[in-house]
Amino acid sequence: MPQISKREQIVEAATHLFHAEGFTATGIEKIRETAGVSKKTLYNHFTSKEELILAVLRREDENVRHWIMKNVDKVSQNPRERLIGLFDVYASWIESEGFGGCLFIKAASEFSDPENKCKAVSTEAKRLSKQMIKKLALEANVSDPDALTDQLNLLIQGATVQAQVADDLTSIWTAKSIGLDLIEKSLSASKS
Amino acid sequence: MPQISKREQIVEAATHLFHAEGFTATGIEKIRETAGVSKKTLYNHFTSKEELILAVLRREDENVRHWIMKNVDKVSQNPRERLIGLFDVYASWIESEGFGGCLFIKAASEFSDPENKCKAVSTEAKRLSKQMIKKLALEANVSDPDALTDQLNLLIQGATVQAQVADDLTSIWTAKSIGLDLIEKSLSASKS
DNA sequence: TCTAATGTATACTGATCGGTATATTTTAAT
DNA sequence: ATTAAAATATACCGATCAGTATACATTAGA
Repeated sequence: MPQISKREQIVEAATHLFHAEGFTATGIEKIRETAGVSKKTLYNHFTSKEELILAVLRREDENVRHWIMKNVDKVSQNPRERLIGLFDVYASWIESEGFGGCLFIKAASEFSDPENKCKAVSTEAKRLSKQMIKKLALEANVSDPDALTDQLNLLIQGATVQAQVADDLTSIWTAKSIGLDLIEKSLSASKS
Repeated sequence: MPQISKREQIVEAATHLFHAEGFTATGIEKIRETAGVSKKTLYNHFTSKEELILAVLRREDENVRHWIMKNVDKVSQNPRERLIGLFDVYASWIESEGFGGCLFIKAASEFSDPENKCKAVSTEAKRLSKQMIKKLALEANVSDPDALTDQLNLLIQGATVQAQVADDLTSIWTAKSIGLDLIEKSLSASKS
């Protein structure tokens, strides 16, 4: 048994290529070559290119959320500080060397048909990452968790797309600044 | 002289197809067919597919900014109301029937190489639309136009990507609500 | 009316696309 | 050691890719 399974090699290679060159523009042959795997092996693990894309997106979803929460855990055990710390975690993602943007924004951009499965998985990934924010908001016992979640999520998505499209890596700090105010307001209102 | 130039027909057809199916996935032949034009005519006007994409993005940039400002003009002549009205104009865009998302986010997603011209044009388009916000902020005589511009732009970009990826058309109202507070704060601070 | 530009239709290029087929070799559990 | 699964390399499929070439038709200004 190899330390890294063939399947994992393929998904890993595909993830990098999709990030760098796009989903449609990246050919199966290039993925195969990068993964160091034969074409038959690739098609043993994935019945089609779409299935591979879906596997990449699902793994990315889990990886990203796991990475975010792992780093939130590092920040603090205090619920209020964890909620605020979310912005710092996203900042360290955006400012990280290999930052290539959000793969779900990219997928939803390339596959905008609402019936498309890749689009659907990307939309679902965004729903789950928002759910993650809500969990932190609830634990912080804020006055209106749903409204605050909408707000913080909006700020984070805005900062992400700014980094990705406008080459602006500072928006996340603008987002944090606004977020701080909103969190403070929501917390002070819950003390009554 | 035809009412609509051949060139315009091509750009128009390409815009719709790029929106619906992506840049790479849309073939020249399909654009040619949709535009109702011969292949030679297409290559008389554009030396390559990339040139056509650039023409589409540049026209989209001008069209979108023109459309936004035209509608801001309709809202009011009062600088404060115009700044606030910006959110309503974006809301009517996002909520419009044929809303297909932001073409620059899509282009930057598909062409993420920083050296890519399509990516560069998309980044520039985002810079110009932000500049549009700054102009409105300056005319409203806010206390810190640069900071407020960063904030309002972040909110609008966040709402756009939420609509596009998360199928959430309500984020723009969350954005407006936050924006209202920020505008009020910035205006009251400038009265001193 | 002549001319030159611009259009059309169609066929073609070599390359690449996603996916399949075949035949051979490696791997790992019985 | 045997066997079956899973890997490899390679050739192939029809379709489509971006872009070019050729030959003919339309158009509009001098």
